Order: sequence, then C-alpha cells, then structure tokens
Amino acid sequence: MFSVYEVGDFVEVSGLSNFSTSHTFECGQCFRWNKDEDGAYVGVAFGHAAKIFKRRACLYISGTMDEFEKIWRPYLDLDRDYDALRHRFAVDDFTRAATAFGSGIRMLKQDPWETLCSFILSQCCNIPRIKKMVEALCENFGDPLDFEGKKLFTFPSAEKIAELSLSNLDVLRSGYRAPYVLSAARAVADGEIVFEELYSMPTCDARKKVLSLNGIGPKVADCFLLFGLQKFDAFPVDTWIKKAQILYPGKLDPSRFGPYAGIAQQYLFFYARESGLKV
DNA sequence: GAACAGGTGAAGT
DNA sequence: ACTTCACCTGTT
Repeated sequence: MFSVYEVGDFVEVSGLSNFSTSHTFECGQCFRWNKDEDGAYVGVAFGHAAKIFKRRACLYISGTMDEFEKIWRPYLDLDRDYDALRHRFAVDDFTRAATAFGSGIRMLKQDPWETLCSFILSQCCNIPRIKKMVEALCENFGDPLDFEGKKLFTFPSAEKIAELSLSNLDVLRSGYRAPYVLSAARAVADGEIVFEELYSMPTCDARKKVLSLNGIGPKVADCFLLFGLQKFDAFPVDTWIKKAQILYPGKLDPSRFGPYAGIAQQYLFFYARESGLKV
C-alpha cells in the first residue's frame, strides 16, 4: 500500500510501486497529457487540470486531498496490484520482456465519452495527429480552465458536440472521421447510447451496442471498452498488436491472460511499438 | 508526386 | 467468411 500527504499545493504519494508517468501517459491510451519543460505531465481529466510528476520515488499530484480522492486516485488506478498482474502475464520470454519493458504502466480510468470520441478520431492516424485533432476539439468546444498561468480546456460534452453541424468540425481537420464523431455525439445526447447501462452489461453486449454506431469498428470499440469502461477483458487488436502476434513464438491468445487480457494488451502494445522490435 | 498511417464500411469474390 | 478499395489529411 501507499501513503498520502498534502504537501503545499500537491498531494504526495509515497510507497507506491509500478507507477511510471511516462509509461502511463505515453503508452497510447490517452491523448491529453503533455510533458512540460521540467518533465512533469500536465493534463486535464473530468474537467480538472493537474500537474503530475515523480521525484525521489514519490508521486506528486497538484491539487487538494479532496480532488485526489475524488478524481486522481481512481483515474490513475492507484489501488490495483500491478505486481500480481505482471506476474500473471509473464508466462514466457516474450511476455516477460514485454511486462518488464512496460513496467509502471497504469490503466487510466478515463471518461467514457472522451475515450469514445478520441478513439473514433484515432483511426488511421499517428499519435501527434490524434493529439492535434483532440486539442482542436477541446480548444474550440470545451470550457477554458486557467491552470498555472496557462489556458487549458476541458473535453467538450457529447451534448455540446451534438448540437454542432458538420462544417463546425472543419477546424479539427479530421476528414472523414468528423461525421462519425457527430453521429456518436448525437447517439449519446439522444440517449441511444447510455454509458451507465454499458458499464453494467457483459463486455460482449456492450461491444455489440457500440459497434452499431457508424464509423466504429472492432478496434475502436475495444479501445473504448477497455479505456473508457474499464472492461479489462477487451483486447484491442491494432497494427502494433498484429506485429506482436507475428513476432510471438506461437499463438498469442488473449484468453490465456484471463479476465485482465486488456491490461496485458497494453504491455504488448507498448513493447511492440517502443522497443524497436522489427517484424 | 506517391505511399503510407494505431480503421471502417461497402462491394466484390 | 475473406479480400479489396475509397475515404480526409498530414507526414515522409
């Protein structure tokens, strides 16, 4: 377990293992955390801005204890035992290397709408471009936040996007993805998609529901289920996981990782993308 | 310029 | 059920 203290404008978390800010914020699960000049990550989630960094084995998160308990503790998934997960996933040389390489990854408990919308935009784009489109969405349609002299923006609600017209989304430069975003926003605003219902459904039923939306296929649906609804059995297969499957000696069957296969996926994805593996 | 990118859906076998 | 292709845009 870990200890938490309020230190100035920060909450200090000590005794926490398996937390890497760079691995967590740059493993591809999120698009709104950026490194500042001091190496700290600054971002916005659930309408709150924060600065997060590690120093001398402690994790520091700006804001009050109340904010920490309400927002950041669950968001950063601090209460999960990642030693146990990594032990479970490391069943051979390949998976051992992947879990070691990605040590410190945490599965962010992200907002469902933000996750759905971001991954609709992500198709056939690299991370810099995804980030640009997401930031354009927030700057144009989100609410401004003043954070340490910088102007940040919240992620706009589905209701806000739903009332826009297609041409309003031209500022995103998102091409053929724009109508997908708009129809998803309207499905949420109209109550056609209700996230609270999806939470309580079995993964396969929730999957069917989001697959019915135009422009959402298996990959985006699984990313949404995993990152936005914490359906840890969802296992998104993208080009990097396909590379890992080619390199893996034998068959890479998600079911071998049990109900947390999606977390194993993050280690495998990060390993395939960042470790310089060649197919 | 051409090819390709963290995908999807339609149309063709 | 599997393969091919166009799709908008930004980057080699």
